Amino acid sequence: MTVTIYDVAREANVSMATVSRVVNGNQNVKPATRKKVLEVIERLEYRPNAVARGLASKKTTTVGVIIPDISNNLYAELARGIEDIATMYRYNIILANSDQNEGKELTLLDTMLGKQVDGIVMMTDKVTEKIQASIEHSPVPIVLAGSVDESNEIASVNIDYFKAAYEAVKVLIGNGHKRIACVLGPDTFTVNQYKLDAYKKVLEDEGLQVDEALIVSDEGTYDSGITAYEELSVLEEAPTAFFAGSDELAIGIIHGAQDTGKHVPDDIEVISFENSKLARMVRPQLSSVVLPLYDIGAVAMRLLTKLMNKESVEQQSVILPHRIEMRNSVKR
Amino acid sequence: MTVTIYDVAREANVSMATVSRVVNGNQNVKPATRKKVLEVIERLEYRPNAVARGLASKKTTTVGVIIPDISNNLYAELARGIEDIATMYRYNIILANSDQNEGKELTLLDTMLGKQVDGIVMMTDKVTEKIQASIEHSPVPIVLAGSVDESNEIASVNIDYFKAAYEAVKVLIGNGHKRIACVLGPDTFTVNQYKLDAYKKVLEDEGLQVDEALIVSDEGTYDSGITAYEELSVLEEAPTAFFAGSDELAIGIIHGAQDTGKHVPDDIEVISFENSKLARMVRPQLSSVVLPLYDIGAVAMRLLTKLMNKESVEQQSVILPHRIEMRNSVKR
DNA sequence: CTGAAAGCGCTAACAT
DNA sequence: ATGTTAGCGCTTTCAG
Repeated sequence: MTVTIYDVAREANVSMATVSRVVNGNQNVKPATRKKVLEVIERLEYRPNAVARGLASKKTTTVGVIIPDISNNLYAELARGIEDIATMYRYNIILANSDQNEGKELTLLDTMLGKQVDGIVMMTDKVTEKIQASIEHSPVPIVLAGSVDESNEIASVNIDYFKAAYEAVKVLIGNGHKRIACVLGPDTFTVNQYKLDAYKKVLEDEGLQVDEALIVSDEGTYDSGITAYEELSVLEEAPTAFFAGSDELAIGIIHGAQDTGKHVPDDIEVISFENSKLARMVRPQLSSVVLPLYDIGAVAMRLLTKLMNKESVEQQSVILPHRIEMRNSVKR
Repeated sequence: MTVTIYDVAREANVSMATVSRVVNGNQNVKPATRKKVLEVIERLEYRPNAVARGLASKKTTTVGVIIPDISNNLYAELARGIEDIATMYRYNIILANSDQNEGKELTLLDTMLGKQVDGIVMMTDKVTEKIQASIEHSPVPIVLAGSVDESNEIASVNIDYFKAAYEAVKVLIGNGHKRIACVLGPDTFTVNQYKLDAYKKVLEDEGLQVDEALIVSDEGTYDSGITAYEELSVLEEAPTAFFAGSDELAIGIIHGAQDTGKHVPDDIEVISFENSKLARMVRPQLSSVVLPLYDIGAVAMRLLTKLMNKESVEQQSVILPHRIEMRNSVKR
């Protein structure tokens, strides 16, 4: 029923090998025969079977992408970067959500390897030992995108989270704040650990007291931002500035403040970490560390293509530059 | 190097057929042999090659998903619904972005069919003739998610956009507004056409004048929402209420108003169409038609599984229920 | 309950 | 420049 390479060969009076050659752009084909074959292909609407091709060549031109949750804007942005570069290099993508669950991650790795992907880009908020072991065991290259591998054994693409957070908090300190809150997402995420470390470090470096009461680590959602503000604002010595781990958190904090009549940035200042599309969609607009998600995804995928081609790469773990976009949630 | 079914067979002293049977859960295997085989599989870390399996069985247990842009929250939500149900039925997903470009959509369909996907879920803002033809030509089932097929020939899952929009505008009319603006995304999107038609229809039905000057169709972004407000607000008879085609648009309109000192909903009222996570992340929070994106994706995928199993389906084009979530951008 | 054997549709030597 | 042939790793009759 479906037309195969044999059908084309027969109709064009050539061998299947020749058809294969023209399909694969092999130059060793006389222009005339090529033309003839191409015509038959068109006429028969022949479409090469990628599965058969994959079995024979041991390459599927598809890569796996494992991310926590595609409906989360942050990961979606990353996925888009991955996909664009994948497309550019003619790879397709098998996308799966892990919900940040180690068991699922492990299963997904296995499933994808079973599907013979040529490589994998993975995004995980915590590289556990098992994950690390699985990755190192993998028959195909795997690169981490926006995910910190503390062992530094796995190829990865990130920014310098510690430095970025350090700078962000320093902006607040520079504006004269002494009581700065640190509101982050789950402390199980390695990145949040880095942000927290940086927060503590600047405070120390600048001679400020670290007050654990000003540190909140929760879900990282909009609502938890509001809640964090509410809890922090009733402290005896309430914070006058907030370092938020994400834009949603920052917006929650701002709305929490505004809902009780406070003014941002006059009464309190907020600096965020992400700079998603949302950063401009609040009043005041967010000052935020720019997390180049798209680029991280794109560079990760690019790195993967090199690894899949067995090209030598100078740098297994690449660190992209970052900057802070100043808007109006912080005075200038 | 990689361990195959033969290796397992040899080590377990059975034929490959038997190994195949245990791997596929075929009951015709003596428990003892099954156990033996399983042990060898474990010991050798045998992982079935899905590509070979796909070639032999003509089933890949993977489905294609074509969406305009995964980094757009709306489509991402849909994709998540698709993926969850796909996972539930043990399918993997090949995800690709079309950027709403007909050429890419056509190419993607072809690529995915070449990869022998068992089915496809597609999201497109306009089902062109070529797309329709391609879909009807497809050797595997294809279902549209949140995409209107005006020919009604293709399986699809949607809500009743016309009715939903009609009701939304009616809320505004019910609040006494005579000058209601209609701000939509690209008029090339079929859905937007429906919203516009509904808008005009209610106005007529309620004896109100349709003023083309109050109708804006643009990119559908946050910025275009602001721009739309700015342009509309300087009209001689400026609108007192806005029907926005999306949450971003609605937020843009609200901020446009607030930036010039207007108060929502006292000075102007806004009703939106989407009810994304953003709807609660503005002040005032958005009243909005709830577009059940996740469900649309999930139901579309579920429908696809039935089609792939050649089960009979009562309804090729399913319409999900909708409702309006009332919050504070509209008075009550 | 188990094995033998014939493909699935294509790539990749190897010939010619 | 083109054809022949042997797999790729597995599913699936068909026997027994």
